[in-house]
Amino acid sequence: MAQFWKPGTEKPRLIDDEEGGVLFLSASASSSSSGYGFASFEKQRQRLPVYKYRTAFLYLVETHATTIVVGETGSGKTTQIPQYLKEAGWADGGRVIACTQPRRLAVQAVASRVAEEMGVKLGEEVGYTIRFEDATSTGTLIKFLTDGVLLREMMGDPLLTKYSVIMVDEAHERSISTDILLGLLKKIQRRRPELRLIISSATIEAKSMSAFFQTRRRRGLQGEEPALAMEPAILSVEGRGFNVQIHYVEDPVSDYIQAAVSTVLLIHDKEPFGDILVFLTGQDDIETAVKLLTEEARDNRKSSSGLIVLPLYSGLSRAEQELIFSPTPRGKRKVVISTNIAETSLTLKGIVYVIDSGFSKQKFYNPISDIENLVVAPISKASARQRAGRAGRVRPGKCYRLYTEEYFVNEMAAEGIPEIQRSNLVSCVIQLKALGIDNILGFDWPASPSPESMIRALEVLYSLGVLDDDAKLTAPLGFQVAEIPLDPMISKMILSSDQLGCSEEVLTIAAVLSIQSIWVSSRGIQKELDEAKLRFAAAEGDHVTFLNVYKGFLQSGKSSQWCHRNYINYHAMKKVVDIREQLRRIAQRLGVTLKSCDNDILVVRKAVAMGFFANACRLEPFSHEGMYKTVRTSQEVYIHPSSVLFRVNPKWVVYHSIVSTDRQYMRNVATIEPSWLREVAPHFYRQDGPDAMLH
DNA sequence: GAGCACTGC
Repeated sequence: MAQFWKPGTEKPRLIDDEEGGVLFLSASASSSSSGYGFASFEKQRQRLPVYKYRTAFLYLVETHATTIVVGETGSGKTTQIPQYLKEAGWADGGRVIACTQPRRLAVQAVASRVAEEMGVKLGEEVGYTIRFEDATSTGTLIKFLTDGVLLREMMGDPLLTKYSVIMVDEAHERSISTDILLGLLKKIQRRRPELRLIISSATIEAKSMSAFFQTRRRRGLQGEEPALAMEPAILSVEGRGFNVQIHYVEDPVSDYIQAAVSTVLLIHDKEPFGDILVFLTGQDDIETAVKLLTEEARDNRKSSSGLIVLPLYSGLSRAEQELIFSPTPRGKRKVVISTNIAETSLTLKGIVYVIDSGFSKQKFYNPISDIENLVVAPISKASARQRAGRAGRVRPGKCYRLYTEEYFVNEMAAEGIPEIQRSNLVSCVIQLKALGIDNILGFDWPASPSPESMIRALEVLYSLGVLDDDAKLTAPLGFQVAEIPLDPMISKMILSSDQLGCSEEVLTIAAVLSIQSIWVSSRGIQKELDEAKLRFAAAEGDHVTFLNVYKGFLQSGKSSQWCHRNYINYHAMKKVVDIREQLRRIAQRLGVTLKSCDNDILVVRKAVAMGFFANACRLEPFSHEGMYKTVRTSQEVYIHPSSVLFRVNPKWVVYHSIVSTDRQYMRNVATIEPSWLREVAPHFYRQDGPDAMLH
């Protein structure tokens, strides 16, 4: 068994860092161990950088309410820390150690790795929970879960009493769920002094995180836990990456796609073998770069022979993604041209060179227009470092930044803007309300969203009938909407379908709206796809069209050939069936009667309107271009060309979402009657208000 | 007649 500090024995020595509070373990305190049982795993575990901080870490956790661990990729913190905690007894007496991740895939991967290292069956001592999948048992000691799942668990157990330690991993990514979780955990700590928090982050943002967690309970509880430090401890663990040499351009580049292509060819010409990873912003940029490189390979065989050029973005089919992960043949060089997906979600093997455009697509929310925009924006220093680090996984690498050093040093922001400050907050606010946080504006956030965004969210939830005049959840509707793990507008639509007698149809629509697209996505088959769509198209809009597709899919016996013939994505349809089944169970639990309206499409349209009336739009009179204006904020919007209502341009519609490019396009559009708006949302669409245009 | 960074419950 490895040596570690036990409460009541002499403390390990700790050195205070001049930077202010960063603690390092002195070399003498590190130890080796004989190990037993799974010897090869034990040896591997001891070689991880985090291992020599084991004793210090356990000491800090024992003596501090919150411990912040700063560690780069490859430090081993995610897989080792939960095991150290278990070995030190934090899972004794029926308590559980929790470790959260922002992504489902990471949860599963880390859980199975830890189970393997411990020599136990996944789902028993080591388990995991993600949405729609619970692989835990009563004997689970270490539990991995997404931060969203932990938030859901708080609805049933607000103090998370079964956990002794909660580790929030990848906190630097600052997803909405992580930020809400951090705010709530800080509150829980006040009520549960024995709870330990571990905040794990890849960047030195630890300082502000530390400031966030140290204002706790100045007086009062000292008597109970005299030894517990109020100020968070910070532990830095080095990564195991190799050195990455950074190159900057001397002068700013005007065209980063062209610059990236030239750099690829330069590396291929001058540098030894090793794969190249290029970070661009989106599908368009990536396809352009792939085309340029492929043309170069054709025209100038000498400079680009041996290059395998591959695009990488989330919309790729399975087969295309498998190409990315196949090993590079001897004598060849792989060039992967990617979005941000390769920055956090996917790790590629064999990358030695990284080309960083300095840009990514980022979401921004405008509470005035109530529209989320996806725009190309400069990345942060933290992102730039993360991207560069991708070059040092197998051997020392190089990173070529397509911006100047002066720009990096003086102009690039240290950190990105937290997602919560760039998003529509409807889902976030209802979740806090369901957890009993009544004063949303006064909530202690790690980063506060703008009051305008919060007010906009409260307004929409009020109009949906989810919140009452005191901004409290209504019963039963508000609590029911909060219970369904979907966007509140979709949840409201499902619950409204009960009284309208069309829940079977609306559950199908909800499931389809929850996935990206049911159509096959590939350029160059547009005409065929459009023709196929016409076979299912309904005059009432996309939602009813989805019903026709779903009905056809079931009638075909869920046939993949049928999907293929009709340009429908078979995997997407399987997912629709799966999600629909999950939603059906939840709806039934909430007392929704399962009923089909058969062919009475009017009630289905009404249910859609009852969820999405806030997204109502009217066709501009005399507009020849199909210009609509949103009823609430008078924004100029258009029906997306992928909609079955494109060019049909009915006078009144509601949309599910908006995509912004050169114009704002409504995706998934349904026709409505204007009289329904005042009927379903009388407060929202008052006759005398700014919405008098309803006449 | 045009196009969707990435997650998650």
